[in-house]
Amino acid sequence: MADISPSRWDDQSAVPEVVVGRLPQYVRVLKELLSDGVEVANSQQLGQQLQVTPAQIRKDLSYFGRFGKQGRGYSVRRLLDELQQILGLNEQWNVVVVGVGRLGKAILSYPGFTPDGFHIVAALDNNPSLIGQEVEGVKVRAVEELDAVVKAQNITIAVVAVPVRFTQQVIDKLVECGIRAILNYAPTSPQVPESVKIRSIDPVLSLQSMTYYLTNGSE
Amino acid sequence: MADISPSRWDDQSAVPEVVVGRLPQYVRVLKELLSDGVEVANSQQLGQQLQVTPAQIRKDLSYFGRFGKQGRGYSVRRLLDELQQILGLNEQWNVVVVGVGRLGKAILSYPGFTPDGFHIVAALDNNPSLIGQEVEGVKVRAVEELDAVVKAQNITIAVVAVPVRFTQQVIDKLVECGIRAILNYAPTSPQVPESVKIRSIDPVLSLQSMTYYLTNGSE
DNA sequence: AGAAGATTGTGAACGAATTCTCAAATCATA
DNA sequence: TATGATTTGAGAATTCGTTCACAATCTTCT
Repeated sequence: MADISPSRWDDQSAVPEVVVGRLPQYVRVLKELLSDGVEVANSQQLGQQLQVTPAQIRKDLSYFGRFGKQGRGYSVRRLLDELQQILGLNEQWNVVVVGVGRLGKAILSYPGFTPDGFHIVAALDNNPSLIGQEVEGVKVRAVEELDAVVKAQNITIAVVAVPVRFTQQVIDKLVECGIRAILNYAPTSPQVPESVKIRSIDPVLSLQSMTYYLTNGSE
Repeated sequence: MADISPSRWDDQSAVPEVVVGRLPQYVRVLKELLSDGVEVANSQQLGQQLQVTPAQIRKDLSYFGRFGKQGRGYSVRRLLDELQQILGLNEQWNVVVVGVGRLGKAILSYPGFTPDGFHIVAALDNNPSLIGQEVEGVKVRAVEELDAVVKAQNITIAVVAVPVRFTQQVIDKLVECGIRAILNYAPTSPQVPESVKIRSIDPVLSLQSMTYYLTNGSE
Protein backbone atom coordinates (compact mmCIF):
# COMPACT_ATOMS: atom_id res chain seq x y z
CA MET A 1 0.00 0.00 0.00
CA ALA A 2 2.60 2.50 1.09
CA ASP A 3 4.89 3.95 -1.49
CA ILE A 4 8.36 2.54 -1.71
CA SER A 5 9.64 6.04 -1.07
CA PRO A 6 13.33 6.03 -0.17
CA SER A 7 13.25 8.92 2.28
CA ARG A 8 10.19 9.56 4.41
CA TRP A 9 11.14 13.06 5.62
CA ASP A 10 9.09 15.34 3.42
CA ASP A 11 5.49 15.04 2.44
CA GLN A 12 4.21 14.34 -1.03
CA SER A 13 3.50 17.49 -2.97
CA ALA A 14 3.25 19.61 0.15
CA VAL A 15 1.26 22.78 -0.22
CA PRO A 16 3.26 25.83 0.95
CA GLU A 17 2.03 27.25 4.21
CA VAL A 18 1.58 30.72 2.73
CA VAL A 19 -0.89 29.27 0.27
CA VAL A 20 -2.94 27.64 3.00
CA GLY A 21 -2.91 30.95 4.80
CA ARG A 22 -4.55 32.67 1.88
CA LEU A 23 -7.34 30.17 1.35
CA PRO A 24 -9.48 31.40 4.26
CA GLN A 25 -9.36 34.87 2.77
CA TYR A 26 -10.53 33.52 -0.54
CA VAL A 27 -13.39 31.87 1.29
CA ARG A 28 -14.34 35.21 2.85
CA VAL A 29 -14.48 36.99 -0.45
CA LEU A 30 -16.36 34.18 -2.14
CA LYS A 31 -18.98 34.20 0.60
CA GLU A 32 -19.42 37.90 0.13
CA LEU A 33 -19.73 37.58 -3.62
CA LEU A 34 -22.26 34.80 -3.20
CA SER A 35 -24.41 36.85 -0.86
CA ASP A 36 -24.23 39.67 -3.40
CA GLY A 37 -25.70 37.30 -5.94
CA VAL A 38 -22.54 36.97 -8.03
CA GLU A 39 -22.51 33.55 -9.69
CA VAL A 40 -19.24 33.63 -11.60
CA ALA A 41 -15.94 35.37 -10.96
CA ASN A 42 -12.61 35.27 -12.73
CA SER A 43 -9.18 35.46 -11.18
CA GLN A 44 -8.89 39.11 -12.17
CA GLN A 45 -11.94 40.09 -10.14
CA LEU A 46 -11.02 37.95 -7.17
CA GLY A 47 -7.54 39.38 -7.21
CA GLN A 48 -8.85 42.92 -7.13
CA GLN A 49 -10.86 42.28 -3.98
CA LEU A 50 -7.99 40.54 -2.28
CA GLN A 51 -5.12 42.72 -3.41
CA VAL A 52 -3.27 39.85 -4.99
CA THR A 53 -2.40 39.15 -8.59
CA PRO A 54 -4.70 36.97 -10.69
CA ALA A 55 -1.75 34.70 -11.37
CA GLN A 56 -1.31 34.06 -7.69
CA ILE A 57 -4.89 33.04 -7.22
CA ARG A 58 -4.73 30.64 -10.14
CA LYS A 59 -1.45 29.17 -8.93
CA ASP A 60 -2.74 28.81 -5.38
CA LEU A 61 -5.86 27.01 -6.53
CA SER A 62 -3.87 24.78 -8.84
CA TYR A 63 -2.33 23.08 -5.82
CA PHE A 64 -5.72 21.57 -5.08
CA GLY A 65 -7.33 20.93 -8.41
CA ARG A 66 -8.88 22.53 -11.46
CA PHE A 67 -11.90 24.51 -10.44
CA GLY A 68 -12.24 27.04 -13.24
CA LYS A 69 -13.48 27.09 -16.80
CA GLN A 70 -11.41 28.67 -19.53
CA GLY A 71 -13.00 31.68 -21.13
CA ARG A 72 -15.35 32.06 -18.19
CA GLY A 73 -13.84 31.93 -14.72
CA TYR A 74 -14.91 30.23 -11.52
CA SER A 75 -18.36 29.32 -10.31
CA VAL A 76 -18.47 31.17 -7.02
CA ARG A 77 -20.62 28.55 -5.35
CA ARG A 78 -18.52 25.65 -6.60
CA LEU A 79 -15.21 27.23 -5.65
CA LEU A 80 -16.52 28.19 -2.23
CA ASP A 81 -17.68 24.64 -1.60
CA GLU A 82 -14.38 23.18 -2.71
CA LEU A 83 -12.31 25.51 -0.56
CA GLN A 84 -14.47 24.92 2.48
CA GLN A 85 -14.04 21.22 1.92
CA ILE A 86 -10.29 21.56 1.59
CA LEU A 87 -10.02 23.64 4.75
CA GLY A 88 -12.38 21.43 6.71
CA LEU A 89 -14.85 24.24 7.22
CA ASN A 90 -17.88 22.05 6.78
CA GLU A 91 -17.13 20.29 10.02
CA GLN A 92 -17.98 21.59 13.46
CA TRP A 93 -14.92 22.25 15.58
CA ASN A 94 -15.16 22.05 19.33
CA VAL A 95 -13.00 24.53 21.16
CA VAL A 96 -11.81 24.88 24.74
CA VAL A 97 -10.85 28.25 26.15
CA VAL A 98 -8.17 28.15 28.83
CA GLY A 99 -8.13 31.23 31.01
CA VAL A 100 -11.34 33.03 31.89
CA GLY A 101 -9.99 36.41 32.91
CA ARG A 102 -10.79 39.68 31.20
CA LEU A 103 -9.52 38.42 27.87
CA GLY A 104 -10.98 34.94 28.16
CA LYS A 105 -14.40 36.39 28.90
CA ALA A 106 -14.16 38.66 25.88
CA ILE A 107 -13.32 35.64 23.74
CA LEU A 108 -16.23 33.65 25.18
CA SER A 109 -18.58 36.48 24.33
CA TYR A 110 -17.19 37.12 20.86
CA PRO A 111 -19.94 36.17 18.43
CA GLY A 112 -17.66 35.72 15.43
CA PHE A 113 -16.56 32.13 16.00
CA THR A 114 -19.86 30.29 15.91
CA PRO A 115 -21.06 31.29 12.43
CA ASP A 116 -17.84 29.80 11.07
CA GLY A 117 -18.25 26.49 12.83
CA PHE A 118 -16.03 27.02 15.85
CA HIS A 119 -17.97 26.16 18.99
CA ILE A 120 -16.61 27.03 22.38
CA VAL A 121 -17.85 24.11 24.44
CA ALA A 122 -15.62 24.36 27.49
CA ALA A 123 -13.78 26.91 29.61
CA LEU A 124 -11.04 26.29 32.15
CA ASP A 125 -9.40 28.40 34.81
CA ASN A 126 -7.46 27.86 38.00
CA ASN A 127 -9.19 30.60 39.98
CA PRO A 128 -11.39 28.87 42.61
CA SER A 129 -13.86 31.75 42.66
CA LEU A 130 -14.49 31.32 38.94
CA ILE A 131 -14.75 27.55 38.86
CA GLY A 132 -18.33 26.41 38.78
CA GLN A 133 -19.65 29.72 37.50
CA GLU A 134 -21.28 30.02 34.12
CA VAL A 135 -19.80 32.46 31.62
CA GLU A 136 -21.68 33.01 28.39
CA GLY A 137 -23.46 29.72 28.82
CA VAL A 138 -20.31 27.73 29.47
CA LYS A 139 -19.49 26.36 32.89
CA VAL A 140 -15.97 27.12 34.07
CA ARG A 141 -14.03 24.08 35.24
CA ALA A 142 -10.68 23.49 36.88
CA VAL A 143 -7.60 23.27 34.69
CA GLU A 144 -6.92 19.85 36.20
CA GLU A 145 -9.97 18.54 34.36
CA LEU A 146 -8.42 19.43 31.02
CA ASP A 147 -7.80 15.91 29.89
CA ALA A 148 -11.25 14.68 30.86
CA VAL A 149 -12.95 17.65 29.23
CA VAL A 150 -11.01 17.32 25.99
CA LYS A 151 -11.87 13.64 25.71
CA ALA A 152 -15.49 13.94 26.83
CA GLN A 153 -16.39 16.81 24.53
CA ASN A 154 -14.32 15.77 21.56
CA ILE A 155 -12.27 18.94 21.55
CA THR A 156 -9.60 19.46 18.90
CA ILE A 157 -8.76 23.15 19.21
CA ALA A 158 -7.67 25.23 22.19
CA VAL A 159 -7.67 28.97 22.75
CA VAL A 160 -5.15 30.14 25.32
CA ALA A 161 -5.82 33.34 27.25
CA VAL A 162 -3.80 32.94 30.41
CA PRO A 163 -1.13 35.29 31.81
CA VAL A 164 2.23 35.07 30.07
CA ARG A 165 3.93 33.24 32.91
CA PHE A 166 1.51 30.32 32.68
CA THR A 167 1.34 30.12 28.93
CA GLN A 168 4.08 27.61 28.21
CA GLN A 169 2.99 25.17 30.87
CA VAL A 170 -0.63 25.35 29.78
CA ILE A 171 0.37 24.73 26.21
CA ASP A 172 2.54 21.79 27.21
CA LYS A 173 -0.50 20.30 28.92
CA LEU A 174 -2.67 20.90 25.88
CA VAL A 175 -0.16 19.16 23.67
CA GLU A 176 -0.08 16.21 26.07
CA CYS A 177 -3.84 15.92 25.79
CA GLY A 178 -3.56 15.58 22.04
CA ILE A 179 -4.66 19.09 21.06
CA ARG A 180 -3.16 19.81 17.67
CA ALA A 181 -4.26 23.40 16.99
CA ILE A 182 -3.77 26.29 19.39
CA LEU A 183 -4.78 29.91 19.17
CA ASN A 184 -2.61 31.83 21.60
CA TYR A 185 -3.57 35.26 22.91
CA ALA A 186 -0.69 35.64 25.34
CA PRO A 187 2.10 38.00 24.29
CA THR A 188 4.76 35.34 23.95
CA SER A 189 5.92 32.83 21.36
CA PRO A 190 5.42 29.41 22.92
CA GLN A 191 7.28 26.32 21.81
CA VAL A 192 5.31 23.42 20.40
CA PRO A 193 6.30 20.23 18.62
CA GLU A 194 6.21 20.30 14.85
CA SER A 195 3.06 18.25 14.75
CA VAL A 196 1.10 20.96 16.56
CA LYS A 197 -0.10 24.09 14.81
CA ILE A 198 -0.11 27.36 16.69
CA ARG A 199 -1.07 30.93 15.76
CA SER A 200 -0.67 33.91 18.02
CA ILE A 201 -2.96 36.90 18.25
CA ASP A 202 -0.68 39.71 19.30
CA PRO A 203 -1.90 43.25 18.68
CA VAL A 204 1.14 44.85 20.30
CA LEU A 205 3.51 43.13 17.88
CA SER A 206 1.38 44.36 15.01
CA LEU A 207 1.51 47.90 16.30
CA GLN A 208 5.23 47.75 16.86
CA SER A 209 5.93 46.61 13.33
CA MET A 210 3.99 49.62 12.06
CA THR A 211 5.71 52.23 14.19
CA TYR A 212 8.89 51.36 12.34
CA TYR A 213 7.37 52.93 9.25
CA LEU A 214 5.93 55.87 11.15
CA THR A 215 9.38 56.61 12.55
CA ASN A 216 11.57 55.91 9.55
CA GLY A 217 9.08 56.52 6.76
CA SER A 218 9.16 59.34 4.21
CA GLU A 219 10.83 62.24 5.99
CA MET B 1 17.03 69.02 -1.40
CA ALA B 2 15.37 66.05 -2.95
CA ASP B 3 17.47 63.50 -4.75
CA ILE B 4 17.62 63.62 -8.49
CA SER B 5 16.50 60.03 -8.51
CA PRO B 6 15.03 58.97 -11.86
CA SER B 7 12.32 56.74 -10.43
CA ARG B 8 10.98 57.52 -6.97
CA TRP B 9 9.05 54.29 -6.40
CA ASP B 10 11.41 52.19 -4.35
CA ASP B 11 13.45 53.26 -1.39
CA GLN B 12 17.19 53.10 -0.99
CA SER B 13 18.32 49.88 0.58
CA ALA B 14 14.80 49.06 1.72
CA VAL B 15 14.55 46.63 4.60
CA PRO B 16 12.29 43.69 3.72
CA GLU B 17 8.95 43.82 5.49
CA VAL B 18 9.41 40.32 6.94
CA VAL B 19 12.50 41.53 8.69
CA VAL B 20 10.72 44.48 10.26
CA GLY B 21 8.03 42.07 11.35
CA ARG B 22 10.53 40.02 13.31
CA LEU B 23 12.18 42.89 15.15
CA PRO B 24 9.38 43.34 17.72
CA GLN B 25 9.75 39.68 18.62
CA TYR B 26 13.46 40.17 19.13
CA VAL B 27 12.62 43.06 21.41
CA ARG B 28 10.32 40.82 23.44
CA VAL B 29 12.93 38.19 23.97
CA LEU B 30 15.65 40.70 24.79
CA LYS B 31 13.43 42.32 27.43
CA GLU B 32 12.85 38.94 28.98
CA LEU B 33 16.54 38.10 28.99
CA LEU B 34 17.36 41.45 30.53
CA SER B 35 14.86 40.97 33.33
CA ASP B 36 16.39 37.55 33.91
CA GLY B 37 19.73 39.28 34.41
CA VAL B 38 21.32 38.01 31.21
CA GLU B 39 23.88 40.53 30.00
CA VAL B 40 25.18 38.92 26.84
CA ALA B 41 23.58 36.62 24.31
CA ASN B 42 24.77 35.17 21.03
CA SER B 43 22.73 34.54 17.91
CA GLN B 44 22.54 30.87 18.75
CA GLN B 45 20.81 31.49 22.06
CA LEU B 46 18.50 34.14 20.66
CA GLY B 47 17.57 31.85 17.81
CA GLN B 48 16.67 29.07 20.17
CA GLN B 49 14.17 31.23 22.04
CA LEU B 50 12.64 32.54 18.84
CA GLN B 51 12.64 29.40 16.77
CA VAL B 52 14.70 30.95 14.02
CA THR B 53 18.18 30.15 12.78
CA PRO B 54 21.15 32.07 14.18
CA ALA B 55 22.03 33.09 10.64
CA GLN B 56 18.68 34.74 10.21
CA ILE B 57 19.07 36.83 13.31
CA ARG B 58 22.51 38.00 12.25
CA LYS B 59 21.33 38.80 8.75
CA ASP B 60 18.26 40.65 10.05
CA LEU B 61 20.33 42.78 12.38
CA SER B 62 22.90 43.48 9.68
CA TYR B 63 20.32 45.56 7.82
CA PHE B 64 20.53 48.11 10.59
CA GLY B 65 24.12 48.07 11.76
CA ARG B 66 26.78 46.06 13.54
CA PHE B 67 25.66 45.44 17.06
CA GLY B 68 27.60 42.32 18.02
CA LYS B 69 31.15 41.48 19.00
CA GLN B 70 32.92 38.57 17.38
CA GLY B 71 33.76 35.78 19.72
CA ARG B 72 31.30 37.10 22.26
CA GLY B 73 27.79 37.87 21.03
CA TYR B 74 25.45 40.76 21.67
CA SER B 75 25.10 42.97 24.72
CA VAL B 76 21.46 42.40 25.58
CA ARG B 77 20.97 45.93 26.88
CA ARG B 78 22.69 47.55 23.91
CA LEU B 79 20.82 45.50 21.32
CA LEU B 80 17.50 46.12 23.05
CA ASP B 81 18.11 49.86 23.06
CA GLU B 82 19.10 49.88 19.41
CA LEU B 83 16.08 47.91 18.30
CA GLN B 84 13.69 50.03 20.31
CA GLN B 85 15.24 53.07 18.72
CA ILE B 86 14.90 51.58 15.25
CA LEU B 87 11.26 50.65 15.81
CA GLY B 88 10.38 53.96 17.45
CA LEU B 89 9.43 52.28 20.69
CA ASN B 90 10.92 54.97 22.86
CA GLU B 91 8.24 57.38 21.74
CA GLN B 92 4.72 57.55 23.12
CA TRP B 93 2.07 56.78 20.52
CA ASN B 94 -1.40 58.20 20.87
CA VAL B 95 -4.15 55.92 19.68
CA VAL B 96 -7.83 56.41 18.85
CA VAL B 97 -10.27 53.51 19.05
CA VAL B 98 -13.14 53.70 16.60
CA GLY B 99 -16.11 51.58 17.65
CA VAL B 100 -17.01 51.13 21.29
CA GLY B 101 -19.13 48.01 21.12
CA ARG B 102 -18.31 44.76 22.83
CA LEU B 103 -14.97 44.49 21.09
CA GLY B 104 -14.06 48.15 21.38
CA LYS B 105 -14.69 48.04 25.11
CA ALA B 106 -12.52 44.97 25.46
CA ILE B 107 -9.75 46.79 23.61
CA LEU B 108 -10.12 49.86 25.80
CA SER B 109 -9.80 47.70 28.89
CA TYR B 110 -6.88 45.65 27.61
CA PRO B 111 -3.93 46.50 29.81
CA GLY B 112 -1.27 45.33 27.36
CA PHE B 113 -0.94 48.45 25.22
CA THR B 114 0.15 51.03 27.76
CA PRO B 115 3.33 49.36 29.04
CA ASP B 116 4.60 49.34 25.47
CA GLY B 117 3.93 53.02 24.89
CA PHE B 118 0.61 52.86 23.10
CA HIS B 119 -1.85 55.19 24.80
CA ILE B 120 -5.52 55.07 23.94
CA VAL B 121 -6.46 58.72 24.30
CA ALA B 122 -9.74 58.82 22.42
CA ALA B 123 -12.74 56.65 21.57
CA LEU B 124 -15.35 57.25 18.90
CA ASP B 125 -18.72 55.72 18.13
CA ASN B 126 -21.87 56.64 16.27
CA ASN B 127 -24.27 55.28 18.87
CA PRO B 128 -25.97 58.28 20.54
CA SER B 129 -26.49 56.40 23.77
CA LEU B 130 -22.74 55.80 24.06
CA ILE B 131 -21.57 59.28 23.12
CA GLY B 132 -20.67 61.29 26.15
CA GLN B 133 -20.20 58.27 28.38
CA GLU B 134 -16.85 57.40 29.86
CA VAL B 135 -15.38 53.98 29.12
CA GLU B 136 -12.21 53.00 30.92
CA GLY B 137 -11.42 56.62 31.60
CA VAL B 138 -11.91 57.74 28.02
CA LYS B 139 -14.89 59.82 26.96
CA VAL B 140 -16.71 58.49 23.91
CA ARG B 141 -17.22 61.07 21.18
CA ALA B 142 -19.10 61.16 17.88
CA VAL B 143 -17.39 59.80 14.81
CA GLU B 144 -17.94 63.20 13.16
CA GLU B 145 -15.40 64.64 15.54
CA LEU B 146 -12.69 62.36 14.21
CA ASP B 147 -10.68 65.02 12.45
CA ALA B 148 -10.79 67.41 15.40
CA VAL B 149 -9.85 64.70 17.86
CA VAL B 150 -6.94 63.42 15.77
CA LYS B 151 -5.51 66.91 15.43
CA ALA B 152 -6.15 68.02 18.99
CA GLN B 153 -4.66 64.95 20.62
CA ASN B 154 -1.82 64.36 18.21
CA ILE B 155 -3.02 60.90 17.26
CA THR B 156 -1.05 58.84 14.77
CA ILE B 157 -2.51 55.36 15.14
CA ALA B 158 -6.10 54.10 14.92
CA VAL B 159 -7.69 50.89 16.10
CA VAL B 160 -10.82 49.93 14.21
CA ALA B 161 -13.47 47.83 15.94
CA VAL B 162 -16.65 48.61 14.04
CA PRO B 163 -19.02 46.17 12.33
CA VAL B 164 -17.77 44.86 8.99
CA ARG B 165 -20.17 46.93 6.93
CA PHE B 166 -18.79 50.20 8.27
CA THR B 167 -15.14 49.24 8.21
CA GLN B 168 -14.14 50.50 4.80
CA GLN B 169 -15.82 53.86 5.20
CA VAL B 170 -14.32 54.37 8.63
CA ILE B 171 -10.90 53.53 7.30
CA ASP B 172 -11.32 55.89 4.39
CA LYS B 173 -12.08 58.66 6.86
CA LEU B 174 -9.05 57.77 8.97
CA VAL B 175 -6.82 57.94 5.94
CA GLU B 176 -8.26 61.34 5.05
CA CYS B 177 -7.38 62.57 8.51
CA GLY B 178 -3.78 61.63 7.96
CA ILE B 179 -3.70 58.45 10.06
CA ARG B 180 -0.90 56.29 8.70
CA ALA B 181 -1.13 53.17 10.84
CA ILE B 182 -4.30 51.16 11.41
CA LEU B 183 -4.98 48.09 13.49
CA ASN B 184 -8.14 46.51 12.17
CA TYR B 185 -10.24 44.08 14.21
CA ALA B 186 -13.06 43.68 11.71
CA PRO B 187 -13.12 40.41 9.77
CA THR B 188 -12.41 41.96 6.38
CA SER B 189 -9.39 43.09 4.37
CA PRO B 190 -9.84 46.81 3.85
CA GLN B 191 -8.16 48.72 1.05
CA VAL B 192 -5.73 51.47 1.95
CA PRO B 193 -3.27 53.54 -0.08
CA GLU B 194 0.30 52.29 -0.14
CA SER B 195 1.44 55.02 2.19
CA VAL B 196 -0.79 53.69 4.98
CA LYS B 197 0.14 50.65 7.02
CA ILE B 198 -2.57 48.28 8.16
CA ARG B 199 -2.57 45.04 10.14
CA SER B 200 -5.62 42.93 10.81
CA ILE B 201 -6.38 40.95 13.92
CA ASP B 202 -8.50 38.10 12.70
CA PRO B 203 -8.74 35.05 14.94
CA VAL B 204 -11.17 33.24 12.66
CA LEU B 205 -8.73 33.35 9.74
CA SER B 206 -6.06 31.95 12.03
CA LEU B 207 -8.31 29.11 13.10
CA GLN B 208 -9.33 28.35 9.55
CA SER B 209 -5.75 28.07 8.37
CA MET B 210 -5.14 25.51 11.10
CA THR B 211 -8.14 23.32 10.41
CA TYR B 212 -6.59 22.61 7.03
CA TYR B 213 -3.88 20.66 8.81
CA LEU B 214 -6.31 19.00 11.19
CA THR B 215 -8.35 17.77 8.26
CA ASN B 216 -5.62 16.84 5.81
CA GLY B 217 -2.79 16.11 8.21
CA SER B 218 -1.16 12.77 8.95
CA GLU B 219 -3.87 10.19 8.25
C1' DA C 1 -20.67 25.78 -37.76
C1' DG C 2 -16.72 28.76 -37.75
C1' DA C 3 -14.13 32.70 -36.13
C1' DA C 4 -12.94 35.89 -32.58
C1' DG C 5 -12.39 36.72 -27.82
C1' DA C 6 -11.73 35.39 -22.97
C1' DT C 7 -9.66 32.94 -19.28
C1' DT C 8 -7.66 28.96 -17.10
C1' DG C 9 -3.71 25.98 -15.66
C1' DT C 10 1.05 25.33 -15.62
C1' DG C 11 6.01 25.11 -16.82
C1' DA C 12 9.62 28.51 -17.02
C1' DA C 13 11.65 32.82 -15.59
C1' DC C 14 12.26 35.77 -12.15
C1' DG C 15 12.70 37.76 -7.61
C1' DA C 16 12.82 37.47 -2.63
C1' DA C 17 14.16 35.33 1.58
C1' DT C 18 16.88 32.04 4.00
C1' DT C 19 20.85 29.49 4.89
C1' DC C 20 25.72 28.49 4.12
C1' DT C 21 30.38 29.62 4.56
C1' DC C 22 34.38 31.70 5.90
C1' DA C 23 37.54 35.72 6.71
C1' DA C 24 38.04 38.95 10.32
C1' DA C 25 37.67 40.06 14.98
C1' DT C 26 37.46 39.12 19.82
C1' DC C 27 38.09 36.53 23.96
C1' DA C 28 40.42 33.12 27.20
C1' DT C 29 44.38 30.97 28.75
C1' DA C 30 48.86 29.95 29.52
C1' DT D 1 52.32 37.81 23.94
C1' DA D 2 51.06 33.82 21.20
C1' DT D 3 47.60 30.00 20.51
C1' DG D 4 43.19 28.09 20.22
C1' DA D 5 38.30 28.59 20.67
C1' DT D 6 34.25 31.54 19.55
C1' DT D 7 31.25 34.25 17.07
C1' DT D 8 30.03 38.00 14.10
C1' DG D 9 29.01 40.16 9.41
C1' DA D 10 28.23 39.65 4.82
C1' DG D 11 28.92 37.76 0.07
C1' DA D 12 27.61 33.42 -2.35
C1' DA D 13 24.65 29.64 -2.86
C1' DT D 14 20.39 27.83 -2.25
C1' DT D 15 15.62 27.44 -1.45
C1' DC D 16 11.13 29.25 -1.60
C1' DG D 17 7.42 32.09 -3.57
C1' DT D 18 5.57 35.04 -7.21
C1' DT D 19 4.84 36.47 -11.74
C1' DC D 20 5.08 35.67 -16.72
C1' DA D 21 3.63 33.78 -20.89
C1' DC D 22 1.27 30.86 -23.68
C1' DA D 23 -1.10 26.45 -25.25
C1' DA D 24 -5.46 24.50 -24.36
C1' DT D 25 -10.16 25.17 -23.84
C1' DC D 26 -14.47 27.29 -23.33
C1' DT D 27 -17.87 31.09 -24.64
C1' DT D 28 -20.09 34.22 -27.69
C1' DC D 29 -21.40 36.11 -31.86
C1' DT D 30 -22.55 36.00 -36.57
